[in-house]
Amino acid sequence: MALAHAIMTALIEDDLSGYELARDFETSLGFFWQASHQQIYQELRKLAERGWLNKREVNQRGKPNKIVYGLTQPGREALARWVYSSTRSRPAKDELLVKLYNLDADNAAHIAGEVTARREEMMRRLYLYEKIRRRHYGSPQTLPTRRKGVYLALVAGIRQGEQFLAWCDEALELLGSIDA
Amino acid sequence: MALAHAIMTALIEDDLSGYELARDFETSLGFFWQASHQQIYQELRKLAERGWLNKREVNQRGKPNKIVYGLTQPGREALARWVYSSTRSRPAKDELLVKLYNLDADNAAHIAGEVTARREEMMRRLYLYEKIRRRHYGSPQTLPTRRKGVYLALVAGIRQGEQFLAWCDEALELLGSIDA
DNA sequence: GCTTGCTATGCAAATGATTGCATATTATCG
DNA sequence: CGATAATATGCAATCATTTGCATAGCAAGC
Repeated sequence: MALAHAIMTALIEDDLSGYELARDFETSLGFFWQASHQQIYQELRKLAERGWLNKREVNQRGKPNKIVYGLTQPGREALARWVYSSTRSRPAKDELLVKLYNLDADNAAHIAGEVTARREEMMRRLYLYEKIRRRHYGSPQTLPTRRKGVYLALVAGIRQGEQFLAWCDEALELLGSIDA
Repeated sequence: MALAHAIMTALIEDDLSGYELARDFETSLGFFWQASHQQIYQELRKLAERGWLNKREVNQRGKPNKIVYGLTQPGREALARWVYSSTRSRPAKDELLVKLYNLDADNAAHIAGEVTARREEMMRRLYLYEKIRRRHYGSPQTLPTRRKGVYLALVAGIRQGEQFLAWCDEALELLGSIDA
């Protein structure tokens, strides 16, 4: 039930609608836990039924109405308990690495192309991360406690991304040396 | 259908039984694509029905008989085609990073404990990786093409692991500075 | 007025993955 | 002989996730 807790985590400081949550899950928290809007809407309904979230409809001008969800006290308590539960880490499943096991002279160029594409995607992501870090997490020591945690997650993403770029370069070099 | 292709990939050089595959998936290829034995047995049956794998029962001494699967020619062709298909990267879902968003003075010690546990787990994994690298991938330039790909996947695992260790240290330092 | 695009929510079906069983063979140790 | 552990395969139920579709409000531009 980790998606439920990821959603509740996203609602710690702000009440959000399903649409807004889905957008946030494309950045920010979504870097560590991705979910589609279908999943999110469904989970929101379940969480509201369980009493962990409350919902209210908000009329908007120039846009369709939205349903905004917020953490209830039982929700906050459940979330706090969850932090102490045992974590199972679901490691990344990466088709690209599996494809590398199938490397041969024919497909080397194609695989190099995929590595290049992933490298560029990661560059864009890192750019975003760095922007957030500079803007909000300049001096981590002085942050309030919870923000220190968010900072650490962000740093994990940045470090991982930088490492990935370096790996891409190494991979492209070796792949480039394969005769077609 | 990536599990299917991961399994076929594992069968490129050797014919294996479901049990052996499940064991290999705990190391090696399994670092980039995990699967339980239930999933593997089911997928093997489907792949055999589709004609991408053949199966034969092997009598053993001192052990129960096993069913060994091997790639058929159509299977090899399907696998080769798959390499050219578009890759969707399913990024890691990490509960620990979500938990960090919930950091407070009360749970900081618990979270630090989880980081420490993960650090030790990664140390063990890296030890394994390095052993494999030293034994089989000492001079990557001279490897046959396919092994170069496997080497790159291994290096990705090693680099990622080393980065994770560094992050754990940074995290533990910051977490340690939080007053309970 | 029509199309396009963003905002906003949702259902239904299929696939993928986990969890909890169930069973059987053989070796080893006490 | 009985217990334990490793080998070996599988079913059934549930949960998680993806895919494809459906609908609708409102704005902006043509």
